[in-house]
Amino acid sequence: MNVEETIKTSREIPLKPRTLIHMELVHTRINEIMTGALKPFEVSMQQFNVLRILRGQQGKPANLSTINERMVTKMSNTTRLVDKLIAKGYVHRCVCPSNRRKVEIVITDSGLEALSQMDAALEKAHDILLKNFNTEELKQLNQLLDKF
Amino acid sequence: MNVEETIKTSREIPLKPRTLIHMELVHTRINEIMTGALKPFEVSMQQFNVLRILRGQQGKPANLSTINERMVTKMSNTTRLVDKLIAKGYVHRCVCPSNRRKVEIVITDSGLEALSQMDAALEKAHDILLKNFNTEELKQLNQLLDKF
DNA sequence: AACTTACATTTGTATATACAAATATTGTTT
DNA sequence: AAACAATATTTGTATATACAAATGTAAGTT
Repeated sequence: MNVEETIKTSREIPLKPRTLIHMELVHTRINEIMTGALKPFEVSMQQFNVLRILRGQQGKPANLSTINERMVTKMSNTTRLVDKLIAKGYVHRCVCPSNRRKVEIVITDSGLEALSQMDAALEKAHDILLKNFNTEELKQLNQLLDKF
Repeated sequence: MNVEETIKTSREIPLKPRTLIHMELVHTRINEIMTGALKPFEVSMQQFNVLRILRGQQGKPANLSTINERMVTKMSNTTRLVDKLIAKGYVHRCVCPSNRRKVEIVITDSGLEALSQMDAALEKAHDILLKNFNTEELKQLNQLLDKF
C-alpha cells in the first residue's frame, strides 16, 4: 500500500499527516475486505459484532447498554441495529422482568449457527489482510497502536 | 489505548483479530478528533479533502473523476459532496467547454481563506493524535502500514 | 403520595454512504 | 448518418450513522 500512489499525488507529504492518511487508507481496505466477507450473510460488521457479543454472554441475556459498551465501534443507535438482527431471526428481545426499563437480548440458535459460518469467512479475511505480517511485526504494530 | 479495556472484555483476543480491532479503535479516535477540529467550519473530512485537492490544482480546474481518484476515502457520490461545497460558496462549478460531459470545479477565494483556517485546526489535531510518537516511531508505523 | 432525578431505550431528523440505474456527451464503427 | 460503445456525471433508493429530543421506568427526597 503506497500512500502517494493511492491518492495520486506527486508532492511529498509531511510525516504526521502522512501517517494519518495512511491509517485511513488501511482502514478503508480493512473495511472493504471484512464487509465483503460478511456480504453473503447480509449482515454489516456492526451486526456481526453484536452477534459475537451475545454469543460471549453464553446464554445470559444482554441489554442495550451492555452491548453498546462492548462494541468496537460504538454507535448511537443500538436499538435499530438489534431490530435488523431480530428481522433476520438471529436474536430475540424481551423486556427485562426485574427492571422494566431494560431489555434482554439473546442470540437464537439460528443466530449461533449463522455466526459460526461468519467466523470462518472472517478468519479468511483476516489471513488475507495480514498475509504480509509475521508474528513479530503484528506485535510491533499493536505496540505502536497503543500509543494513540 | 488498551483494546481489552476499551471493548470491556476479559478474555484474551488472538493476535490477528486483535490487530484489526485495534486498527478500528484507533481509526474511530482519529475520526473523532479530526471531525471535531473541522466542526467549527461545518465541513466534513471528505469536504475538507476535496478543498485541499482543489487548492493543489493551483488555479487549474478539476473534474469529478480527478477529484475522486485523489480522495483519501473514495466515495461514490462526489457530485453531492461538491454540491455541499458550492452551497457554502467554497467552490465553483461549470461545464467544461472542450468536453461537455465533464465539469470544471475550482476553489473560490472564500474557499481558500476558509481552508487556511482549517489547516491550522487540523495541524493541532494531528499534534494531539500523535503526541506520544517520536519521528522514529512514526516512520516505523508507516513501514508497517505499507504491509497492508 | 407527589416531585425530582437518574436511567434505559426509543424515536425523529438530518446527513452520509453504497450501489445501481439513468442521463448526457463524445468517439467509433458500419 | 445511424447505431453502438465508452465516458462523465447525475439521480434514485436503501441503508447507515450522528445527534437531540421524547418516552417510559425506577429510585430517592420531602
